[in-house]
Amino acid sequence: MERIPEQRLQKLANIRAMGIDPYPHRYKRTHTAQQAVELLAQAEQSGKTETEEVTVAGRMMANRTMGKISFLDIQDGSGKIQLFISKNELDEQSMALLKELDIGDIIGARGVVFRTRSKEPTIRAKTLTMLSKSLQPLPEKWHGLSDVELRYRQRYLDLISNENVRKTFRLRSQIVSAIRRYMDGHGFLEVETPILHQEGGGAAAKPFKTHHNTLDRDLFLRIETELHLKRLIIGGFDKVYEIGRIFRNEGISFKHNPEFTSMETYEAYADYNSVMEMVEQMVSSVAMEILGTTVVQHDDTTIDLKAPWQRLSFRDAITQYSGIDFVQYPNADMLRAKMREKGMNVDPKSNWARLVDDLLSTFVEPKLIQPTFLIDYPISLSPLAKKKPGQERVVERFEAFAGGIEIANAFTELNDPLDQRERFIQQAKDKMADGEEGTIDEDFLLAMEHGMPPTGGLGIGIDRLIMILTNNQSIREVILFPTLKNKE
RNA sequence: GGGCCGCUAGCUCAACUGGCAGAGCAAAGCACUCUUAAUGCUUAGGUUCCGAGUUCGAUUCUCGGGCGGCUCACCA
Repeated sequence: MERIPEQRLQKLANIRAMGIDPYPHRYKRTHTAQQAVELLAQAEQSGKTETEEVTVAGRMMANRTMGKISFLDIQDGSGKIQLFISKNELDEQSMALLKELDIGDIIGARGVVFRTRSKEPTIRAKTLTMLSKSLQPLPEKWHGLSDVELRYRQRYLDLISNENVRKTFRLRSQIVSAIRRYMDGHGFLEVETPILHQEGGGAAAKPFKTHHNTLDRDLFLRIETELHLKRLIIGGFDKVYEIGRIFRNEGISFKHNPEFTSMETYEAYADYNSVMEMVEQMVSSVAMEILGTTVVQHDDTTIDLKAPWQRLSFRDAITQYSGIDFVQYPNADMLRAKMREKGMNVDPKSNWARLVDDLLSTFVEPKLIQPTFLIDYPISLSPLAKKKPGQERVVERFEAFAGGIEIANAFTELNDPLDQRERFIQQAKDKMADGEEGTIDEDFLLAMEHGMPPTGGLGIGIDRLIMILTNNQSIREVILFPTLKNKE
């Protein structure tokens, strides 16, 4: 209670003393702020200067009082509208209430919509209604809230005071809806698979561990949706997708949050070429639908998401940007020596695959600003992808990059159960060499042994895609409540 | 975990080389009938993150701790 300013409590008591409930149960508004503005525009078209009476509601954001009149700004989900209050026109109770109002209070107002001398659409209020008394002051009105920690911890304040933040999250929602529409419109079935997994899962990331009390069994939060979606492909759903939360027990950075949203799609009888076309089509059509353009701002440059995107082989990209053709250095020691020669600080424990990945993330990824598909990856980086015909060490896989970050990963799915078993065994060895648990998902192998059609699969980092589409440089700017460090 | 930076009024920020801790917004009061970052006058608001040290004197310097941001490492 001590943190609540005395003056606000006093006003609350004053309002109650007037016989007014400061927290009424409901309020019938007839118009949002935006609708009220539109209503005025319609009235003006038919030669009127004001509308019939409307009722609006929102948070009071400003109070400009000059003698016998006041202008209040209220903000609702649609935007802002100004209230005009003349002491001659306001009823007695509203008049008394006005004295007890603070910026931040939620209020309702009834009156006609007209235009002030400065042409501002305005409600000429006859009555004011207290809808919720605010007991805490809002952030500074001009600079808003800029302390990054407070913005994330008290996101509601960020949303109240920063219009561009509201815009980002509104766009995020619209983009995800548009993606769903796109997938649904292309014959994909949206499904939900378990978040609680019995195994660590089919990706290399470390999982969060939890425990089921009744079963007395450890469970893991999923690090991918892949293995369950493939079971559905085996089960005969030819085109499936899932948009959902993934959890990875790893570091936090501008492009990593421990929980993030992925979309994975699987299409039977497709390969990575057709998946590539789907990705570029989907992203450019979603951008066009929601943003009205395929050209988005990125730092001080622009990115054009229009299909088709550039395709570049993984090997050529690394050779071109790093000057090292990893095929010439087929084992970890040779490659490490070459990388040291280039002045790179290389972890002596890294295996060959990790070294190659290091080359990718150091030299190539930051350069891929325009949307680009890197295609045909080394097999040792890709335990679930199918080999390219006639090649032992290359798989049919691509990753999509834009704005210097990876946004998608896809391959022609491995569907040979014996090959898959070999890859799992190798992967488990690698994990154990890193001191992690290496388990083999026998249940999944059993499913694949029943026959899985040739399939093209895809994973998209939805948060990262939103970053690109909304010109945000940090994943925390596109996640409403990002993971933060502990607070005492 | 390493490096860099930061922590001052509810919010946004000042305070020179160590010398009485300040402004704007928000709040309270007064004035004002067309403002929109309203305006003018007045008032209140502080454990300068915490603890030690140096000093006549510490927001400032030193050490330790806390919290946070960025970044590197980690991370398909």
